Amino acid sequence: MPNISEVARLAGVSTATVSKYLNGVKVREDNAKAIDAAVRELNYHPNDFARGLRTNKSMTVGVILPELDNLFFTSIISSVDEVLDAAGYSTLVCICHSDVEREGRKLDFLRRKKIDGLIAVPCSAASDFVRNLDGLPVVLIYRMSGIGSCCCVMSDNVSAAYGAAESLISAGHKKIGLLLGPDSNYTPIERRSGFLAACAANNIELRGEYIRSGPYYIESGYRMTRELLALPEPPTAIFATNNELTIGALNALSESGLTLGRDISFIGFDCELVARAVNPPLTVVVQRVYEIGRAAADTLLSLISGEIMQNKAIRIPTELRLGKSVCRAKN
Amino acid sequence: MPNISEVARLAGVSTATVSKYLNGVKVREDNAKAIDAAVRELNYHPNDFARGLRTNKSMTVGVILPELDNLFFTSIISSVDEVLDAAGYSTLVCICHSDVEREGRKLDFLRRKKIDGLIAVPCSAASDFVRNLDGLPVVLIYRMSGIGSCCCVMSDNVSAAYGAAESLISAGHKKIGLLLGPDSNYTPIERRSGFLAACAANNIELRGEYIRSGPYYIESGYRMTRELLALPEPPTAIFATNNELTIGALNALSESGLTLGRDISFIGFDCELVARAVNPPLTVVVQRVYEIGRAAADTLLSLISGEIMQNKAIRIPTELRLGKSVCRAKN
DNA sequence: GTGAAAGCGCTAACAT
DNA sequence: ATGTTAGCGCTTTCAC
Repeated sequence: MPNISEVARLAGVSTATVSKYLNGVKVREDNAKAIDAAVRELNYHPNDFARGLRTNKSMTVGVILPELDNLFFTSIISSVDEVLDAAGYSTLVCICHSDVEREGRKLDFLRRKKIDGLIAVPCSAASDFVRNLDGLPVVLIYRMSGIGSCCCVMSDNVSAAYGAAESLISAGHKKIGLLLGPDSNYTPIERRSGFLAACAANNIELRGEYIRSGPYYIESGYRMTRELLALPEPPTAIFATNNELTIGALNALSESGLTLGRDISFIGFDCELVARAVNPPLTVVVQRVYEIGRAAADTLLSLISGEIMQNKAIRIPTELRLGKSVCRAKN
Repeated sequence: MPNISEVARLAGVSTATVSKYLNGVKVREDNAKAIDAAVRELNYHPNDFARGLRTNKSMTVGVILPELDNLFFTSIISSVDEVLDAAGYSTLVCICHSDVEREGRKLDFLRRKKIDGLIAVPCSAASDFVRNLDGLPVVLIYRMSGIGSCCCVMSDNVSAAYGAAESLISAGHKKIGLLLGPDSNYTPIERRSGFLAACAANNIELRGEYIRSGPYYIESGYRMTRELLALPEPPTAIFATNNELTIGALNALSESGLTLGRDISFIGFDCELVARAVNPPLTVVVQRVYEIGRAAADTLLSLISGEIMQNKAIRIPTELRLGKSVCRAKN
């Protein structure tokens, strides 16, 4: 690999001139031409190690994600990369497999790589996560419990759940089952509260047994749905508030022999492909995943460029995509 | 950020000793202790720029993928990262949005980052891709058309399609529709040939109109399926050979009012979640995505460590996951 | 086992 | 506008 001196020699100028030219400083026309030619001839690429060692900048942004088996997370990468690439930054993606210890190691790794900023969906308590960051511009997505001074981007969970609940209520449903993620997470809390707010606004008092929480697994959605269906007075509609829970619920509903949109109403969450593939197509709450990623990237760029935007929480609205899985309540 | 000299000073040794100790060379017990203490006290992390500048190694492996909106690709990252992380390597993921020019830029980027190896699902013609690599250890996944001297890992597409076809044939189907990806790609060619081999082995002569190719889009699967169903003598079974085509086919089949596994038989590809979510559950060919990733990572590690394994093409078998979408042919 | 010192390739301060 | 040069933090001879 050629270095800057060889380019300089071939072009008949000093390394300083080459460096400046390559970094956008004006040089004499003939020198510019000579440098261009030399670069091409030698197939020269600046050494990022040397440059980074000198500048302590990397033009690189880190992304830490808990998993990759989920279109929610992967869409974030896609859109974040889109925005950052356009701004000249490259993206360094790390997956921590929902393991706090590995998350820490990945963060170390990224810091050693001198990332200029970080976008993360933390799997550790967000407050712990932020504590280890001293000064690094960061935007958090999705899980904001207990964060003081950090920019976050997330779906507007409250109104997402409110809207879904209201559409069921306006179809006459009063006995609605709610499938939530783990109680310990922030998102389920928000979705529950939006749901309950819609019920309260319509004077519907929900039995506690209709509201179920469990881990974000298909099996858990399956189990909770079976439990709901086995109640003496089962709900006439079910709202699953997450991707896996939706799939699990569908499994249980298929088994039950009930026909969606006729015998029972159902609203899912995310699962766009599944929603389109099943019969009848599902009504689902869809998160604007690409917008979330773009907003996170834009915010990070502002942060990197020195803007101060403390504690800014950006909410991205969701969309209620209508399928045919909701029908009027029978009674 | 503290540097190695500060650690050395605090520990009362030279920078050379610190460096050696941190890189696994034996030092005196008391020095080791002192260095450990100093590292902890200063919260020292080696500067990867300086280290890389010196060693010209990065302990980093690049991954280039065309997209991220597909569990096939994301599972690759997951499993590759798993293996490499265990070997002390970190993974640098790039997405090129199926854009050849961007693919080239990402490759440049990775080379400047001095990656020690590369795993890629190239979206350019693989032969062009490999040409720009001079010497960098590389493992290609998935698209191997026209590659001479490069390790590849991919599903055993021929027997995957053969098996699916045979299971339809043994259920009595003779009129089978086949949905393929674009003719220009390598994978559809393999899947077609496996399918046709099974037909030939069972003396089934298939009309050309039953075999359709189109881009990897849901809409294309939808359209091709509608075309099949509109034939004067429509097929009694359909085999979709890719994720998107499967979803599209399901859309069209739902619309048609035909019940899967009763009025028409269907086998899909990948789509594990969808397969479980629809009613009846789908019979699908499932790629062992994690094994593909692991095999690629293992192969790359061998390559990096200097083993020569020219032109090695690793085939990972697929699995036919039985659902209830296949029934005996009526006639 | 240890330390002194050179040098990886680049940028930026300074002099011209 | 251009060139000279110091030095970023590390590893690695080489001498002890």
